[in-house]
Amino acid sequence: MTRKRHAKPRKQPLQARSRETYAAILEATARILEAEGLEAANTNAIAERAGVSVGSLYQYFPDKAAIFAELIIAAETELGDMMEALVSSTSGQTLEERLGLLVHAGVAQQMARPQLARLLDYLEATLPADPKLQAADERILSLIGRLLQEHRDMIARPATATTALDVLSIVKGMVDGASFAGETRERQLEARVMTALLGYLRYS
Amino acid sequence: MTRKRHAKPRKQPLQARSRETYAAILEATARILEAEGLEAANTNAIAERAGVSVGSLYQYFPDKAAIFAELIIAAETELGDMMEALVSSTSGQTLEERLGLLVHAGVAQQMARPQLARLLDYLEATLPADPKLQAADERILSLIGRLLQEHRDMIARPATATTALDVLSIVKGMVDGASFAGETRERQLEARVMTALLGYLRYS
DNA sequence: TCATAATGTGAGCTATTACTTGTTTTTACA
DNA sequence: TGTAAAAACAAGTAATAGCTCACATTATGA
Repeated sequence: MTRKRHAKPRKQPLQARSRETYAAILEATARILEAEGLEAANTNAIAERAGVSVGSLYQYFPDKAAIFAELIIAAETELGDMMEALVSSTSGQTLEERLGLLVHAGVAQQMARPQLARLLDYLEATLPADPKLQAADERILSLIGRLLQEHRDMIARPATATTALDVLSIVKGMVDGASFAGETRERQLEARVMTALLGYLRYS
Repeated sequence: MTRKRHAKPRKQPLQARSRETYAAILEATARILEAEGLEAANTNAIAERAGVSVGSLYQYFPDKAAIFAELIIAAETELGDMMEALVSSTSGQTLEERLGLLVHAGVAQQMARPQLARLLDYLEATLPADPKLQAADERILSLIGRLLQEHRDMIARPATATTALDVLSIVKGMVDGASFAGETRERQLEARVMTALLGYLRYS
């Protein structure tokens, strides 16, 4: 709760041992967040769950917010990597096929740990601005933008950043809503998301 | 942070003076939430901003979560009232016209205080289950469901609870995304939301 | 083998939190 | 005007938070 702006860069994990500690802290945080919520995710609890001491935690993260930020960056990097691979390897296919693959990847990731996904989304909006975080975010938007651009003759919307953001927002919104309501049938949800996206993009 | 489950019903505000205190506490909480975020919204700060003492705060709310819950209920009741009036008074009009009115009301409410709207959405998902809160929620969904039902021959989707939830999720998602990105042109946003909704509902 | 660097520890400090309680002030109304 | 109920007050309490620091342990490599 203390509002310090120290942002000291901490140690980088060099040896295998410390890399494990680092990863354990991130995973412990994710587990607490998804199982017990934001309030339960305090640094003492995180350290305990990770099986390390608080001191170790603060050797790799300048403050609690940095742990959250790193979690978001990791999730977005993972999604971004998958999306980039998909977009790059399917340039001959139709918009519908390619969008289907992206939606499949996105829905799967968000539904794998829905509580966590919702919380990270919320945290992203409240965390102090972090250039790395913003970059990971923009990468995803620009991949969607690239797809729209490549199929711009098939859609009734301009292939702009706004349209890309709308696409992402629709996916996130629908998955959030569905998981909150207890929906678990991923394929059906994917199909509905596809309907919404294609309906938005194709018809004016 | 203390996890008590007392849920004592507190005093009801009877006199004009206490009704003002009650309202001041709610408004102070909303202002702090939207300007400084969830962490800053502690009971001492809320009381101070409201110009009352902490003791007074706890005369009307059993705990901090109850203040948040009341804020959500108030917002959803307001939206529900507007929606109900619109749905009831436009039974002769087209789906497009009626949906446009609902979207206008919903977008306006969420864009009036976007930070607050996002936070309340998040809080709703984490607060202890409250029947009143759930009722307010279901009322909005059932109004959307009623509209879908009345125009079921105009849409390609089943007029089910799932479809109603999808509609609500698309609106919330798009407005959240847009306001997070700094979008302020409400009419344009509304138009895009309408495109997405009609695209989703009309085309399979 | 030993010195140095890397990593890990956890008691404990300080600040802050949610909430209580004993008391005082204000209001309603007989 | 007097009095009982309603409302408001705010000092205080116990718990807990984030984070530091002096020290211990483990690894590296010459």
